[in-house]
Amino acid sequence: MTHPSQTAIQATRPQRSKNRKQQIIEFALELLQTRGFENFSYQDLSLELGITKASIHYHFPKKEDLGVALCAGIQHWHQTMFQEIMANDVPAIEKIRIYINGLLNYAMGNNKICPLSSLQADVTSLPPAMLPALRDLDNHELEFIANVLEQGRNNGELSFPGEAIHQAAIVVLSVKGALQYSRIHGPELLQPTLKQIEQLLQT
Amino acid sequence: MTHPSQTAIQATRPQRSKNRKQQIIEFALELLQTRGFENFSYQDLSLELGITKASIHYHFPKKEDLGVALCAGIQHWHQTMFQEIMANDVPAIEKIRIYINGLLNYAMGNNKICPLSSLQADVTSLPPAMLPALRDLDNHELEFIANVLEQGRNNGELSFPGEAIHQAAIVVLSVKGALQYSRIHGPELLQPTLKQIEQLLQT
DNA sequence: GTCTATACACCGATAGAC
DNA sequence: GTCTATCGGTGTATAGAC
Repeated sequence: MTHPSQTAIQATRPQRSKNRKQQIIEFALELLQTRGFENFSYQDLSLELGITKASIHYHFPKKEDLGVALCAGIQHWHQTMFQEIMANDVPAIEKIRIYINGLLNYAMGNNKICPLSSLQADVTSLPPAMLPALRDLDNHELEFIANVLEQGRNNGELSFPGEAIHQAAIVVLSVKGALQYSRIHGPELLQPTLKQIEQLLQT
Repeated sequence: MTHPSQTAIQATRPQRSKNRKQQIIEFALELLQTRGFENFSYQDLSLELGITKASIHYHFPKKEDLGVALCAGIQHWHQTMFQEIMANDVPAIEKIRIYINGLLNYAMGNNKICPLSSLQADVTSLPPAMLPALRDLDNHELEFIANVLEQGRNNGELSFPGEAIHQAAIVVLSVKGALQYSRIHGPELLQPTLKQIEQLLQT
């Protein structure tokens, strides 16, 4: 006699080990945003997740392997955010707001900044294997925002001087900079500065 | 019989040890800008300067002491730059250009960024004794630029919406962000983005 | 997949001679 | 002021048992 119910229970039981890799990535992403890639260790991860350093080395033999996986995790976040922006048929300024809020939500917990800002700051110490992924992430983000701005200006919804890619750089860099700034100086300047960025697109 | 000439020679001889402290600060500032405070060591300094780690500990017993001295060095740079700006009776947009060029010159050597951006990125790992100095430096810089912008708008030389302090945040954070970005992606986007920032002040 | 145990390099920091 | 020598702690990484 077989016991199909057991099989079902097995299948729906929380499979802790199967998602270990993802658990590691998620907590490492948080540490990347709060402390930077060179300032967290396998020990930090092992203490949080309740397994030993050696176990983490099983999933990511070298820290550079973890670093590349973190870049892939950031890419996944980007994809989700960009798809959400393109899915909604809203004015261009609203698309920019969704982008800004997506960034804010991703760094909402205390003392977090944009993961790409964090990687950029440490770039001279990073394992070289991470650099191509980092470059691609930066490029894609900037070009996506530039496209939104350019289409908005063509629609007559937005107004700004110069080329869209340079205006996109100002938007992206200002938002991330304001996030990093608010970690030290508190949130007072954050919201009004973000509003100011929006205003510059409508003058 | 005395030997006054010897005394004179002694006084004009290059006093290597007397300036050691300053030598350390200057090279440490470079390492701060290229690698970040937590990613350079007393060993890095000792190899460059040709003295041992212990000797550096004589000048700066703890690394936090060196960190505080680095903040003072940054303040000195700020003072010089801000005085140069105020000394010249030039249009407000020209004062902004002097600020931007001052920042660029200070980070001209390869792979350097603004030292304050570097400290901000590492803020959760820094010795707490450095934080007040870091906050003051950030505040003073932002308020100085806000003053330049506000006076320029009152003069009719500049035109921008909203409050000067929020526009100043966009200017300062964009410039530093563009500097950090160009370290990874090359200089192509740097100059046109800086021009774009200037254009936004004259619309 | 997770563990214990360990290797080796580097870190900040101190003691004491010169 | 600079040195040699050393300490305790932590970093990444690996070997091998279970």
